[in-house]
Amino acid sequence: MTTSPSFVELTLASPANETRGGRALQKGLQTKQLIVDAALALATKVGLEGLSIGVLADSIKMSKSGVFAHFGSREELQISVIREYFNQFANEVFAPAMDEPRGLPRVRAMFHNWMLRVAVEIQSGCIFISGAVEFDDRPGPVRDALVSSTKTWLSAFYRAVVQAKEEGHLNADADEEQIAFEIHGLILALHHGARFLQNPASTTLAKTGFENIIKRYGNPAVN
Amino acid sequence: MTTSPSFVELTLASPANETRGGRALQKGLQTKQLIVDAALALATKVGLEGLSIGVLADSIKMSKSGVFAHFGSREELQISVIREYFNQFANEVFAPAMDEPRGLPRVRAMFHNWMLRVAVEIQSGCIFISGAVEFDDRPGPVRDALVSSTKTWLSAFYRAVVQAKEEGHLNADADEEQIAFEIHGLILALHHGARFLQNPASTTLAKTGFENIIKRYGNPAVN
DNA sequence: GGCAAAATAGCACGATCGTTCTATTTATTG
DNA sequence: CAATAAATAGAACGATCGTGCTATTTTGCC
Repeated sequence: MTTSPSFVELTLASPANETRGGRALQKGLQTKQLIVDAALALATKVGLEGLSIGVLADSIKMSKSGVFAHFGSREELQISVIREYFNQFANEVFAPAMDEPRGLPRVRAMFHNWMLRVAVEIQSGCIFISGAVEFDDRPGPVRDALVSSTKTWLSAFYRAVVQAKEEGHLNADADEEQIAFEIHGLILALHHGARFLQNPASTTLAKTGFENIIKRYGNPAVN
Repeated sequence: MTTSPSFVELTLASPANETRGGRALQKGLQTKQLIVDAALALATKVGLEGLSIGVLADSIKMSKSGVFAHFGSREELQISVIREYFNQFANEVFAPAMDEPRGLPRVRAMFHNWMLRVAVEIQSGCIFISGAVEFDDRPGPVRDALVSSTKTWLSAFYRAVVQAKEEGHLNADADEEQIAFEIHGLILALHHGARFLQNPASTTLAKTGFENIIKRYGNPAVN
């Protein structure tokens, strides 16, 4: 597991957006945000590869070239979508979990929020998961952005597991990398089961899988 | 877990190909097989959605319309590719495992072959996995073919787990559906880790994950 | 070897794609 | 309010897509 900068640090690591120096939002930046939001919504349905500038422009009643001008290339649009999703992920999965105490409670919260984000809030896939499959054989900046985002989050989760062991919530023989890998597998199986196979039992299966892992490695006195 | 016909029964359930009544192969059927092979190779790289008739035709030095005539539509080509992959999967993952004795040995063989198919034989993704992501939001006959193939295999694997419990290789409290779900998660995490993150430890992590599950549910006397 | 049928090629179609260029509208500033 | 810059629209480009139609070639059979 490679080390990487803090998850929160990266959260706003995109080129200065939103406000600049407290000055009011410029029109262009507002509509750019609006475009990215619509693009993300579209990408969760048709994938990053299926994302088309024409369809996107229609969906927000803009001209194709008007949309295009904000990014300069389709790749840059795709990367902007990845950044946006990353930020949402950080805000909705990572950040709330940081309010929980270090150790097992925080790991639990992360897993719980992760599940919600990936499958329960039905009708919107995870572009980290779909993107991983679309770009596992296509080198380039889009793949790089996806890999970097994914690794950042997986590292954050991994660190939470390490802390759980440090806090004595997991036994000394617990292999943190192994635990993170198995839990990631549960998330992927949930995504597959809920979205593709449409098996309503998937959520329960994933939760039970998580508890099984905790039971196996957990300190009974704490768990 | 829904019941479904035997995995082997379905293996050759496509419209009569190969030979007909022992007569020699017709030219058309040979080249059709050649096309499907090339299409599968292409689809494992660019996905079922990325599969283009023009590129496919070039890759085998045929005309676009010559290729097209064998299928009548792109969807039919995609479905043929799924059928071909299903057959290969049956021959290389399922069939060899059936030579192992019922119970845990067969489950082990299935998992082992599954791992090989999905990630170890590098440079060729699993179109069941990539297709699941591409088509989880696109209803239609291609999605149906993918779901049906996937469910058939997952059911076959599930049955092998049930048999392992029947044979006393797994404890009475073992939940077969839960076990199948968790092992499927390991395969998905392996695919993700090996192909997307390019983490060389993925194979070991998946194997260890499998052993962890067997240890938890396994009858120590047999395992 | 000639004949019917199957297989393949060639060409054109409408549609959509990302992108470029230029004109026009809107926003921001002095 | 005028001047300047930013934002957006419009039209057109070459490329590629799936598909249909019509010739031409190849195959299988008597």
